[in-house]
Amino acid sequence: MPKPLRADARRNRERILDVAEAVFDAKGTRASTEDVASGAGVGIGTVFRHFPTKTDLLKAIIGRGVERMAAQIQVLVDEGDPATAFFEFFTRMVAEASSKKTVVDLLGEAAEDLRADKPIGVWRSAIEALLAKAQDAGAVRADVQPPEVLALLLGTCQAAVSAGWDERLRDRTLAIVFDGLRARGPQP
Amino acid sequence: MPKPLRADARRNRERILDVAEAVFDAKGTRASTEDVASGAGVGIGTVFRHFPTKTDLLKAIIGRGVERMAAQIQVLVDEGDPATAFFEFFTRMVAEASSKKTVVDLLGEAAEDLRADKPIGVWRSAIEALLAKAQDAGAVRADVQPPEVLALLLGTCQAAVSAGWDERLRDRTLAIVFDGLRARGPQP
Amino acid sequence: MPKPLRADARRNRERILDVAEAVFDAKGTRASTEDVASGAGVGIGTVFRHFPTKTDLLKAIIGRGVERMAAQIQVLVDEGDPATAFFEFFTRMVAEASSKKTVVDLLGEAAEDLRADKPIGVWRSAIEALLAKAQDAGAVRADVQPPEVLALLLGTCQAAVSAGWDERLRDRTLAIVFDGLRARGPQP
Amino acid sequence: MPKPLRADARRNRERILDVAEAVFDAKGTRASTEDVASGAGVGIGTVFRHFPTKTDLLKAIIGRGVERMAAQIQVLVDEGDPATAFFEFFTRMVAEASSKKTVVDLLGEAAEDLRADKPIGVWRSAIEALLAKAQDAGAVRADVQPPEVLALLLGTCQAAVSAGWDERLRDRTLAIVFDGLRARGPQP
DNA sequence: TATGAATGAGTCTTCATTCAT
DNA sequence: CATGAATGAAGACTCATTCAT
Repeated sequence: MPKPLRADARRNRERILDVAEAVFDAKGTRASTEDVASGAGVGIGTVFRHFPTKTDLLKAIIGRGVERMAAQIQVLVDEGDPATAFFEFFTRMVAEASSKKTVVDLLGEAAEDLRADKPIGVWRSAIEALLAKAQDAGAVRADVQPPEVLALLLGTCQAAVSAGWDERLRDRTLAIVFDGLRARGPQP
Repeated sequence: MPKPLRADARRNRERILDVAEAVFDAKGTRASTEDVASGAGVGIGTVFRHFPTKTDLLKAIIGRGVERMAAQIQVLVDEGDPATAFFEFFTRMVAEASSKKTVVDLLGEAAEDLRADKPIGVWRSAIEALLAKAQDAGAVRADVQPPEVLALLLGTCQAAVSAGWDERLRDRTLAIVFDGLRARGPQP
Repeated sequence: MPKPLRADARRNRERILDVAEAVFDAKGTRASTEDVASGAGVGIGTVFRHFPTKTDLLKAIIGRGVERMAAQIQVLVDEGDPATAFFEFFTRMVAEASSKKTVVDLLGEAAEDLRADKPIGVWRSAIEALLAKAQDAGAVRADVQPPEVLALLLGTCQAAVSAGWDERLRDRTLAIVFDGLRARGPQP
Repeated sequence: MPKPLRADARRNRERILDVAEAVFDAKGTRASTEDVASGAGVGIGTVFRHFPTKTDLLKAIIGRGVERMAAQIQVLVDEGDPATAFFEFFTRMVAEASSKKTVVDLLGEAAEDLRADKPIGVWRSAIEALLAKAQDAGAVRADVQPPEVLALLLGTCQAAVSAGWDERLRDRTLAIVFDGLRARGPQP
């Protein structure tokens, strides 16, 4: 088990992570590690002590985001109204993404190793659960499968990031996707 | 008006553009200009003579793609079946994008100046025309507006690039989006 | 006079020295001080408390080796067979060196200050004694002087380290050197 | 075949090589590439254009030395007096090495890849030829084999470098080694 | 005293861009 | 016009050393 960090070190680690997330979301992952360091008010050596590689730093950021989101998802899975939880999750996800270039950047990267643990992969089972519930409740048509849901989620998140959507546009776009997903009578 | 280039110069320009497109699509925009030059069999100086900046080169690539696509769109606008042309265009677009990292990369970039002339902007009017026709034909519901169509287009293109879709997944995903867009009887 | 260390401190000092010697012999003096610290199971601060400078650490290692060897030499001087003690010493020295990159590294260093107290200097008198005895016994010819003996010793040690000699090669090489040193009838 | 460099580039390449050799011989291979660049009056980028890696630069230096020496060896092999050519070569080698830390450094390095093409390996056949001739001429005893000759050569070179021999000491040391190598009547 | 987190100068390396040939 | 050598500003990463805990 990783030995617990000293209090000051953990504080620094968090600060670095916070700043790094902000910096990368704002400038993209090409932002320099020095930017992160100075933004966090620490020497560059400190950043590299905590994250021996820029990739490690990125992974840590992703990891945090994943966990943050995973917690929310779990609540929705456990307590949400089956008919709406899925859509709420989807919406929240896209809203979250709107301000994060990191997401798009990471997906465009050559950094295959980063993609190894695709965040979405981690959520897969939770998302599948949400989807199943929604389908059972008749809120999503039955023939929709997880892969296309993930694809749509990814696509809308990325679009949200790169287009800098305003809220109204986001809602109208999601409305269309949601209509497509919703169960329906026979197509005319 | 730009002075007409000597024949060999124009040939060079085209070759550079071809190679650059291939290189950037394959390796992302971080690929070096030298890679492009050597791939094109010219000196790096030649690349910079034609495109004084890497950004200029990127812009030119985008521009070519835009024009290429615009021509196809126009054909669809002029001759296509109103009810299907719009969907065909959308599908073709996403299929095209699948192999191009350039697209995602450019959208993840800090290069705001590159975004200035968003390719999609150029197509806007053509797309609007396709959309309007489809709506007139009752193939797309009337309350859908161009911005969300562009958003969906962008999103699915990006997702296609970064997820490396296979054809089946692409079709299933688009099917959902198209269903969302399609005109329909009153929602229950 | 240096104040006597606390028992635990002295233990630490020894452990650090042991580990440092092993580490530097294995990886060369470029190995990091942190490597030494973690290998010794102490914090890096502890290493620097005992040896304020990496150079100090290196000096201490050399010093220990010198003393270790000096003791052996003294035994040979006092009790060895005059005719063979010298050769035995020489052989043992080279055998010892075989596994130690530290030796070669230190000699290649820019660290002039390290060279100040050349270990060999410390042994000089003992070596001179061994040599003199061997010469008196007629086992080494009379016109050989200490400096060239030291030079040969250094050279064979270094070669042994960098070439990774096997035992047979070492013996054959030393045989030649020893023949060169041995007393002989008039040269033809 | 590597396309011939432009005149100015070749000049630069040579200058860089000269300076690098001087710098590394003086300060050891730990000297920075920037030192080399500024010493050569070029930008650091120029050094890396010619030698994409510090290791490449080192290899090139070694290579030059090897060739330089190889030429001399060949002359000795072809035209030298069999009885003395071998000893002359040995002496010259050691004299050459005296001022070069690079040699010792490279041998003490962790840079296994550098060792791959050990210069001495390249000379092996020439040295074997010299040795064989000397043995045929009765100047070196018959049971001496190439490996120990190379070992002695390496050792004396390294010792010469790190000890900063004066000429007298070098000669006395070599005299002993040569005596050891020389053919002789039966040992008393 | 021991610890290990923080520091930051220094190293190698890449690449867009300029300019002499 | 074409060429490719030169440039130097970054950027990622290392490590001896200091200092707060």
